[in-house]
Amino acid sequence: MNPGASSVPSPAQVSGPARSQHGVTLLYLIKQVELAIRSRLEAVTREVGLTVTQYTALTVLERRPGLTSAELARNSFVTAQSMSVVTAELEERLLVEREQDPAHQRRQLLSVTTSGHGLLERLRPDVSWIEEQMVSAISVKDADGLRQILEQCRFALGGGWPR
Amino acid sequence: MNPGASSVPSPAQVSGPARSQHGVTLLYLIKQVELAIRSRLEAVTREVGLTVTQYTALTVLERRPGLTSAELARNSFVTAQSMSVVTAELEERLLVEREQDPAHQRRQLLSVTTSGHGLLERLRPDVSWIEEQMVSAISVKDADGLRQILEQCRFALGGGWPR
DNA sequence: CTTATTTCAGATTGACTGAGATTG
DNA sequence: CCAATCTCAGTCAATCTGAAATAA
Repeated sequence: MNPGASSVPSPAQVSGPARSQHGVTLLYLIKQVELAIRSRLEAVTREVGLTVTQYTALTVLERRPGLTSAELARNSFVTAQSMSVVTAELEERLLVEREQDPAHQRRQLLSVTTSGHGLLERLRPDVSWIEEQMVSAISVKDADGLRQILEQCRFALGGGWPR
Repeated sequence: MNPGASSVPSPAQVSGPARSQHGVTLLYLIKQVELAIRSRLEAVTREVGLTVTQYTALTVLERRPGLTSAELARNSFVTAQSMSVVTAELEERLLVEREQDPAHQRRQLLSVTTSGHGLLERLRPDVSWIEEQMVSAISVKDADGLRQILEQCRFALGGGWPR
C-alpha cells in the first residue's frame, strides 16, 4: 500500500501545473478499478487453480443453470468460440456438467456440479472481501447507487453486439 | 439489440425462480462495463492503428509529460517490462519522444510529440462520444458522483502493489 | 553491494476470425 | 437452403516472469 509520489495519481496529485487541460476520464477510471479488481481476484482464484474467466463463467452458471455455452457467451459479451474453450476446461475439471437438450441434439445444457458449488462456496468469503474492501470507503447508499448506475451504463453501452 | 431471453440479464430477468440466492455482484458489473467500453474503444483506436493499451499510455503521457517508462508502468499498475514494450512502439511511431534525464543517464523522460498530440485530438471526439453514450442514461449529478465513487474505490483497492 | 531503469526472450491468458460438421 | 450450435485451428493483444546490462 503506497500512496506515494509515483503511485496512482490522486486528485490532489494531478491538479496543479503538471495537469494539462485534460482530466482523468470516466472510461479511464473504470479501467483502473477493473484492473485493481482483476489483480485481487486473480490472486484468489489462482489458489484453487481457476482463472478469473473460468471463475466468472462458473458464477454465471450458478445463477442461471441450464444455459448452453453459446447462451453463456452472449450473456458475457464474448464469442461462442471463446466461451466454448472456457466451458470445456470447466467440464474437464468436473466443475460443470453437460446434458443433451432433449428437444435439440445440438444444444448442451450446462450446470454446476456439486464439486463446482463446493469450490464456489470455498471462494465466496475471499471474493466478498474484495468487494467489501472496495466499498469500504463509500456509504451503503452510495454502493447501491453505484450498482444502479453501472447497470444503466452497461445497458447504454450494450449496443455494438452481436459481433 | 436484443433484450430478450438469452441476452444480458436485466434485474427483472434474474429475479424470480431462475435466480439463486446470489445476485450480480459489483465486481461483475464493473467487469461488464469495462468490457463494453474496451470493445467500443478498440473500434475507435484501431482506425488509426493504435491498440487500446497504446492509446491509454499516450493519454497518460499527455496528462503527465516527463514520466519515465517505469513511472508510467507504476502509474498504470503493470510491470516496467510490459510498459517498455508499449512505449517503444509509441516511440517507433513517432507519437512520443524520449529525452535523457540530465541528472540520471539511465532514465529516459517521455513526452507526446506534435504528431502524437494531433492523433489524440483526432480521436478525442469519438472517445468522448463513448463516454457520452455511457452516461446518457444517468444525470450529470450522477456522473459526477460516479467519478468520485470510482476514485474512492480505486484508492481503497489500490494495495496489492508492487508485484 | 544494492537498487532502479531499461531491454530482450519466452510463456501465458483471454480474446478474436475463419472454417467445418451437425442439427432443426 | 438457412440459422444456430459446437469444435478445431490459427492469430493477436496484453500481460507476466526471468535474465542481463547499465547507472546512481
